[in-house]
Amino acid sequence: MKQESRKQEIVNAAAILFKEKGYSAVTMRDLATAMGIKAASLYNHIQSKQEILSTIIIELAEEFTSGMNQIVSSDRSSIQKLENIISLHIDVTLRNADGLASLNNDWMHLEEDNLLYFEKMRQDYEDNFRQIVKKGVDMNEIKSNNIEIIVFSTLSTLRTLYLWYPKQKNIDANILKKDMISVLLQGVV
Amino acid sequence: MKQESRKQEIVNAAAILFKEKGYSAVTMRDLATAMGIKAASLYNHIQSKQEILSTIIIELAEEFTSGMNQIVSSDRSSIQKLENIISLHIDVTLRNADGLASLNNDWMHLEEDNLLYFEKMRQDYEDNFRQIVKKGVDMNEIKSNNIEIIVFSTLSTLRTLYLWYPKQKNIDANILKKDMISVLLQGVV
DNA sequence: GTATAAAACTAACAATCGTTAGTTTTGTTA
DNA sequence: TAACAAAACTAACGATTGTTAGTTTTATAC
Repeated sequence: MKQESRKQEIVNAAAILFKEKGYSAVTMRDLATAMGIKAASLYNHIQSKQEILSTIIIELAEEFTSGMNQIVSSDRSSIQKLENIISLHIDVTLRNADGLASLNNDWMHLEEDNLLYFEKMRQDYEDNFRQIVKKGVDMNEIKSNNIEIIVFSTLSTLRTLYLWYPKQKNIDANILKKDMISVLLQGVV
Repeated sequence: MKQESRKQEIVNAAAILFKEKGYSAVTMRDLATAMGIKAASLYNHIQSKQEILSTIIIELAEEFTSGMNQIVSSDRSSIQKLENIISLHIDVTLRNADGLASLNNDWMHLEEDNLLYFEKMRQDYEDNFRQIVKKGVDMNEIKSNNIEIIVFSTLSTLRTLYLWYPKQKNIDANILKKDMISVLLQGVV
């Protein structure tokens, strides 16, 4: 449908602006200017500013949830599962780095049902991640330093990829995955 | 001075609100309500909303800059310098986790001189960090995976500490430092 | 070329924003 | 208790916010 594509253009433009200044600081007039139209014209394609935000965030969150569910239900080793998670984050980041800024920084501006839905997905994601690490420790695949710190540090890095990746030039996804796995799992010393 | 202390109360309350919703989404009336007074009364103690933000951010940025300068000019090994940087981040985070949310997420709402000043401090900080890693690779103290990825992943984790630390209960700073050094430098496998 | 739908426009709304001016209350010191 | 300063208040301002209503332009199909 044509309206779908025009809506997507608006959502994409919004994601870029949200990344630069955050959801609350971007006005509908800012967004309209970026699209080359007037603010009121946006409402031929979207229902509200809030709808733009939830479109950006929920879609990405479901992508992560779906990817994580596949990894969890696979019969790979814990280390391989962690590698798959790293790969998942890189894939999503390459595809939609702008949107990830909103997911990371503006999720709290979601309203009601979408906020609850997002928070549940994020909680489940972290729980799955933690369980994989825990299993890895039990199986002696992972050094049992501090599980919480491993989960936190790995997830912090993966969640910040959206900021770092666009600054790298011509970086190959597969090389990036290898290097990231090496640094995050084998360490630097 | 008494006014100084009342101003600091306002700044501290603002930091908590900024952490929850971001600078742009927090109104002066929100802040006044949190302080138990009316919005106009805030202006007996502060000059503007912007002044609150710059007070929070610039002070923290200068703390990091000062700490980094000391580490750079010390004659320790690269690994020891990295350990000192980890320690610096943990110290600052324990002292002012709320303010770090603004530093990480709302620095772009600084105006003019303060924005330029902040951006320079951040750039210098990253450059110093990168130089330390580079030296470590040259001296064979650090595996030469990908220097940029090492800088990025380590800094990502340290910058996200402000979100993670408050959720941990009764965590000892020194144990945290040891564990963090272990995970970030020795890896998890 | 006329009809229809998509997508832009102008104009304006009620609400809320940061902030100011002027006034009153509170607390301290002589 | 008189004097003074600190810190609160009420009331309001001009600007900006997201959004709506109604209208006009643009593109597509017959």
